[in-house]
Amino acid sequence: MLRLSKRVEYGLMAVLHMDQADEGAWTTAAELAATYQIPAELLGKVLQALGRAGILKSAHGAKGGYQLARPMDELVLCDVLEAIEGPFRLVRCQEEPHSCDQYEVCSIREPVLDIQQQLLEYLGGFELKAFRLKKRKINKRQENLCTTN
Amino acid sequence: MLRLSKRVEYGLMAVLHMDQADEGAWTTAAELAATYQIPAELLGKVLQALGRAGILKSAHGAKGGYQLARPMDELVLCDVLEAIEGPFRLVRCQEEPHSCDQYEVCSIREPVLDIQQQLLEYLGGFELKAFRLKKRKINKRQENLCTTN
DNA sequence: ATCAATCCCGACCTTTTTTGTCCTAATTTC
DNA sequence: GAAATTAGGACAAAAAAGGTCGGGATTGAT
Repeated sequence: MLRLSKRVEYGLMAVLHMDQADEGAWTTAAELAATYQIPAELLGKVLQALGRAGILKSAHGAKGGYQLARPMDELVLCDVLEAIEGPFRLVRCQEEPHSCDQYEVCSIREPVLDIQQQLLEYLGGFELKAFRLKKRKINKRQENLCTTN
Repeated sequence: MLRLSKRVEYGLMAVLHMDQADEGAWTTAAELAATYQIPAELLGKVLQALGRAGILKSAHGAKGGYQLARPMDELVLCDVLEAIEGPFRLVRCQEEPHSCDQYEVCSIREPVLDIQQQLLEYLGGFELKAFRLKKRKINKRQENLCTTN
């Protein structure tokens, strides 16, 4: 269905939240869960995945929590996506050929892989800093209106 | 998981097959199912969906079957995708706001919708005729090699 | 040293989605 | 009328996603 998973949504909210937190502050999973009404254990796993991927730093113990390992400006949608769901694949046959009953007779594998490749590059263009800017978006709309007129 | 569904894969194979069939010939679901080892009833539904979307024409009865309603050159990936799965949506909250527990506190809705919009336009650029051309793809690879060197 | 807050992570359950099957029409050709 | 075919509803099975639970490890505070 080509839909963003809840886990990716949670991850995006978390990253955005930490971007807007005070410099050097630690955000806890519980705090995020409460703020965004996300099941805490599930959010925990998402944050762990982001940690393993090097997007977040984590600190154990009381006064611990998470913070961005790098500024959000250096992140793109795809980073969060792949951190949480693993490598982006439009089809499964790439890694598990025998999981597909049509593998031997498939007529679309190559072109689809081609598309996957292009899409992956395109996804690399969505910068997370765009999630920050509400004002610029309004400007953008006005620009669009102008070009449409 | 952002993966193409089996049904879309089947739809693509079917369209490609009919593109390569003789002009005006009718292809039956059973024939396609046998050729590509696809469960016949399921393929049937996919073809029906493509029919409803105006991508295929169908003919009942013996000697019936399916054929392209328009040349494949005029089709893009997105046409098949949306014919089979309905409108492309990265998130569900657009059509069913109350299906999302985070709706009221969501911090990413607008930017995600923005991305969805861009992605949709980008998907409109994948022409199905690219599925036909194996030779051009080889040339393309060589070009890439040249520019990389 | 203990305790509470916190991250880590595996096991598991539940719900939703996807995939596949079955069966019964309706339509067309012969 | 019989055979081949599309149309489509109902449902079962499998897979994926979403969510819960519980135990362990680490850290800071008392």
